[in-house]
Amino acid sequence: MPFTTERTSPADEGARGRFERIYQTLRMRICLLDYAPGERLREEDLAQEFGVSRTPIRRVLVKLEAEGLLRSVHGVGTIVSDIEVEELAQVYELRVELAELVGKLSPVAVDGGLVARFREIKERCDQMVRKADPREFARINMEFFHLFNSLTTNVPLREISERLYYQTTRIWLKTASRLGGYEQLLNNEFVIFQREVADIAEAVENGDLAAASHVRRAHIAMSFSRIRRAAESAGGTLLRTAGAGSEAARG
Amino acid sequence: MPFTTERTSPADEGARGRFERIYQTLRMRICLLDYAPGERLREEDLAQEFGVSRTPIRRVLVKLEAEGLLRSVHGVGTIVSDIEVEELAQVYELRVELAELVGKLSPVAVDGGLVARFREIKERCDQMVRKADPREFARINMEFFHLFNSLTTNVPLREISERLYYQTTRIWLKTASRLGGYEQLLNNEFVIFQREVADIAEAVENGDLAAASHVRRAHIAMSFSRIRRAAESAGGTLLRTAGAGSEAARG
DNA sequence: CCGCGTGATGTTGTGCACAACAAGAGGTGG
DNA sequence: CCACCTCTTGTTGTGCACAACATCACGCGG
Repeated sequence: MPFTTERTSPADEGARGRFERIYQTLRMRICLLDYAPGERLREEDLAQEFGVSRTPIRRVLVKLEAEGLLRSVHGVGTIVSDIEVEELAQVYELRVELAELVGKLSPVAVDGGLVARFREIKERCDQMVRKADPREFARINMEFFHLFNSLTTNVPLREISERLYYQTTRIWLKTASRLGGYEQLLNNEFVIFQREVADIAEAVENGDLAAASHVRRAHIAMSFSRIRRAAESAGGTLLRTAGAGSEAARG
Repeated sequence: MPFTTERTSPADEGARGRFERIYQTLRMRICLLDYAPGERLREEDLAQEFGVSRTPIRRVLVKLEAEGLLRSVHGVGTIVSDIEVEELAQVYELRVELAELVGKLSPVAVDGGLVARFREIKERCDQMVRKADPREFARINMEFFHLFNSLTTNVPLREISERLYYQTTRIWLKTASRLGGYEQLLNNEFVIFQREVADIAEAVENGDLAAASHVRRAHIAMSFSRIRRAAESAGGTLLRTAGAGSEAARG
């Protein structure tokens, strides 16, 4: 995790550090479906959990809202954003292009450390496939994304790719998990991701970042194709409704 | 009437409308150099001007900070972001690619209304050249950007292009205005922009959005080339220091 | 004359109480 | 029995006082 590099001890963190910590934590929770799309967050609860008042919490929520992950409505609550399949298609359409740009715009010089990091994540990916834990899968997927993103030195491109990643990955995870009852689709995603990591790692070892970005581009496009197909086969309501299933199961 | 779809009438605007109004106002001021890069803003002054307390102002500032236009430092102030020429190069590098994507990703269907809007802005552009008012130039440039951006229906692409535009256009304007003492560079930008609008308007009339985006791409790239050249000829300090220009021109 | 600690001053960050607002429960008249 | 109105409840938005922090001027000692 490139984010949790807490050089400052938990005790003497200033206002800036506290803000960053809460922000990263909430974003991770949204991305890992700890907060499901459509779920309502209460500022008071968050304030109590992090040991602060509502004021700094609101700061974080405003930023997350600016990134499209939340939506605050006066008198109602703060709601985790859901996303329609048409809108998701647009985001993926753009992500595909940005992935290719990572290999074209200001690519980094490949050194031993970079290759080692790709090999290391490939190893962990191979081990992870046996466990088949969705949460761990999501975490490695995120880590791999950041590693791939570091192949360009173009800061705006990195920031925008990251923002779009966080907008979409939770929807992808939700779709895969929802159909995980068969455990076939999710396992399928595991294997495909394993291949993607292996291919890109090899391309990076060869110093061919353009090839790496093309592989990445293709996988992102195919990933959304699978999502769309799964959504359509589920009757199209998959990506819209959030938690009506468990409510109906109450008895 | 549970609906709150009020047209944001000036009198009874709700909390949401007030937030949006202040946000747009401040962003426009930053973009039009009413607040110069490096300038320090005081929350108390803004609160007094808009007739509210510091709290809603801070909401707006947090959002503007998330977009990279501001930077708040505890105990110091909120400072309008400046940008180094290397960083500016990265943003332009990305803007160039995104401009081309506007013509490729989900292009809109060209109808009479769209053509009319391009013609109308071309007319106003031709009239504006005679006056040579930098502020009016910046405003039409912004308007034309939004019009060009509306050529795609891809919402994330529009949002990101807009964000990058607001990050860079003020620096471009600053560079052109700073060298406006000769009044040649600024006038040059006027004429070039006029040609760009004419070319793109014609491409749109022909329904060839790909051509329009290629023209746009070329002009964005050339625009940055001119900025870089101007910055280098000014000794490289142009884009970094705020008020040293007049001192350097002395003697 | 210079380096340095120390307090004054101004700014953003935080906590808390209250206002504005939306949604649902419950009563009431038809 | 139903439609509608009102009140209650819970949430986000706002205002204000104070704390945390950075900067700079001033004075002191060397």
